Amino acid sequence: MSQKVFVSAQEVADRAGVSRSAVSRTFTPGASVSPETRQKVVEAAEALGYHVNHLARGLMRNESGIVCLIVSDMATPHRSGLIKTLTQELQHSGKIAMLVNTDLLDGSVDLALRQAIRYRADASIILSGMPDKSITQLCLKNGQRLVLINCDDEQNGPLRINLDDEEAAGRVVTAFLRAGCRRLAFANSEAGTPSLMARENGFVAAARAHGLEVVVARHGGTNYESGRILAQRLLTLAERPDAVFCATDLLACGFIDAARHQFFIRVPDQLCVAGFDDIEQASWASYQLTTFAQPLAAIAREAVSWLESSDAAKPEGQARAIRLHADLVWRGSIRGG
Amino acid sequence: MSQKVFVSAQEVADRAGVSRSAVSRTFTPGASVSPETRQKVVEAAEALGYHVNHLARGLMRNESGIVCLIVSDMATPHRSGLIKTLTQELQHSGKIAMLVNTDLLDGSVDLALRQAIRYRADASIILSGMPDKSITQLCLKNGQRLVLINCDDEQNGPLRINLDDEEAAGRVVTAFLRAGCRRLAFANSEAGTPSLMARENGFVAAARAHGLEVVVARHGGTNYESGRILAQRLLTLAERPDAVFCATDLLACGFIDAARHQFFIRVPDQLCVAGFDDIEQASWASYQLTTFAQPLAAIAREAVSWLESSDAAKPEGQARAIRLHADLVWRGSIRGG
DNA sequence: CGTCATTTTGCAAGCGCGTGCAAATGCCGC
DNA sequence: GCGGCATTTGCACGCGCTTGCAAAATGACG
Repeated sequence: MSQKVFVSAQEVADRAGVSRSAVSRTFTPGASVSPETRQKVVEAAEALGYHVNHLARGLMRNESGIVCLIVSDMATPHRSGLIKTLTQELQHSGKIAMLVNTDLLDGSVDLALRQAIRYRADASIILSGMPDKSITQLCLKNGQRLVLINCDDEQNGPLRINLDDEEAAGRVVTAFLRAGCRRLAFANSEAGTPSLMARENGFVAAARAHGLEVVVARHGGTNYESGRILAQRLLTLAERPDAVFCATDLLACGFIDAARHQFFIRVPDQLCVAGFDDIEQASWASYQLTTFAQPLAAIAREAVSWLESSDAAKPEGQARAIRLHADLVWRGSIRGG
Repeated sequence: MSQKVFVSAQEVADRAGVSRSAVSRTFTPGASVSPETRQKVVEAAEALGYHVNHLARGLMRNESGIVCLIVSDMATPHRSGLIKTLTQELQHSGKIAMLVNTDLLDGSVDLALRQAIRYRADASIILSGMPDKSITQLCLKNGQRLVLINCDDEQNGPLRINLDDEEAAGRVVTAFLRAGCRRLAFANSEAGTPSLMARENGFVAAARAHGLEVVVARHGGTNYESGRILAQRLLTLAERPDAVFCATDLLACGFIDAARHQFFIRVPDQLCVAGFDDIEQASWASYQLTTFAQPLAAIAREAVSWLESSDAAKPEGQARAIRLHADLVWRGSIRGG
């Protein structure tokens, strides 16, 4: 490493003929600096190519401006969309996103949170997986904010953002019944995360309220391939379902493709399908999937604004749980509508 | 902010009955510490919940361990796949990824690079957009490594990773000819990035070498919707193409969907299609797209290993340009094969 | 037991920055 | 011109860490 790469505030001060504090104050919003001093400093900084060292600033302020995004399956359409929206929102409020991938091994969420602590991230946002309770406690004890998106847990402290999954599931039942469907099925992954289970349970309960039993099938991860396999399982049943609610759009795409290309079943004529997430592919001509839109923008806004607010005061115990509404996007995979 | 949240090395030292240096050395690989001292320190650190402050460490070492990923359209299948692979590879070598989104406004790549400098990132990896030359110079002057992926530029200093786009385009021509196609078309976005243009130019040149002219159409961004529009333009031509090479899988998906659902053209019977990237959707039953696989793993490995190597010695002028091979993945969108 | 080479340890300086405090400056009315 | 006040400036300390250097501890050997 070369040693004299970065320009320090001292050098700027020397060039501008002021003290180093003046330089520091110039780049600190709300600090007391006369206009002429500021001008001199800004000019010198520009000339020298000076950039405030956020590492050092973070050290002093005890506030790094870093927010850690902890996520698995980040190449998935829904996840990447959420990441995108979050980073935008974070940048918008002057923070920066650190990305930690937890696909590698299990228990790596914990490892990731440790990493976040090392870099003194102001907060961690967990998009997936359920962190161990002990670890979240460690985070909170270290002054980190914690946001859990779609991975509800009863623990206290972090902000939890979830959707009204059960209610959405109820609307699907209504839509299916209106389309004249009677043999309902639910296609789920084996992941068993709270939001997926909420959709399943909500669907089963709502159907039962109308006197219908639901065939539930679960398989593998939340991806396209699982959707295909679930279709093979459900569409070969003696009593073939005429409507299926897939826990996820990705599952739905796989399901539809298998139904169409393997069993030559027409959607929605012979089979109604609903999904969840409203990923981009749901709108593609080959799928035209009726699904629920994840309110990405709202999620990001809630998360970031909570971080901003709790920056000022830190009401330790005042944990919040936010429940957002998922809009139903009508396309062509359910008759009627 | 509460003031006493983090455990410092001093506290660990006190508890372990050693000096602060001993603590520091314990967590510095390769430092001289006796086994028993190390043990005492580790125990005390564990008990107190101590984590090395990477901000402070970065300040001293002049090396933060942060690598900045600068990317637009990050929710796109190909981009998100690359991000995923890169973060994994970075974590694997003890570094951490910082994510900067450049979708917001133009010239925001420059803004992003400034952000990277502020956090004293050891390096920046640019996945999209062409940074201004002055800004890349600023980065290099500030001791940052720079990696440009698929956005070749003649500038010196950074590592440039690209694919053999022209050669790949040549193979498409061969495949199309073997399938008996004669009226070739190329569907491109208006983005005009070097890699897209290389595919276009390579395709046109290779066709010409076989005595064929190519109809080239360009529209909008590199996405599904543009693919549909390009299909509407190319498939209504008097001399309708019987083979089209789409610069990107996303374009190809849109193209195929329009061809199939709007013009009732069968792929590959009446129209051969090739794409580029091998995004997950290319393998879906509705597309079965023959395409070129981006060697994501190789790209990530090259980038990260270069960062590691140039960590040690910094041969300023020794810029490297790497050209990787894109494997052709045969599926069903070209006859024969 | 003394001498010297080797390892381990502590001291202290310094990385680049923010900020409390006191000194300096400017301004106003008398 | 001068006291009183508000604003600006500089000094110096500390944030948590690494590391060169010298002192202390350890071990080997005659």
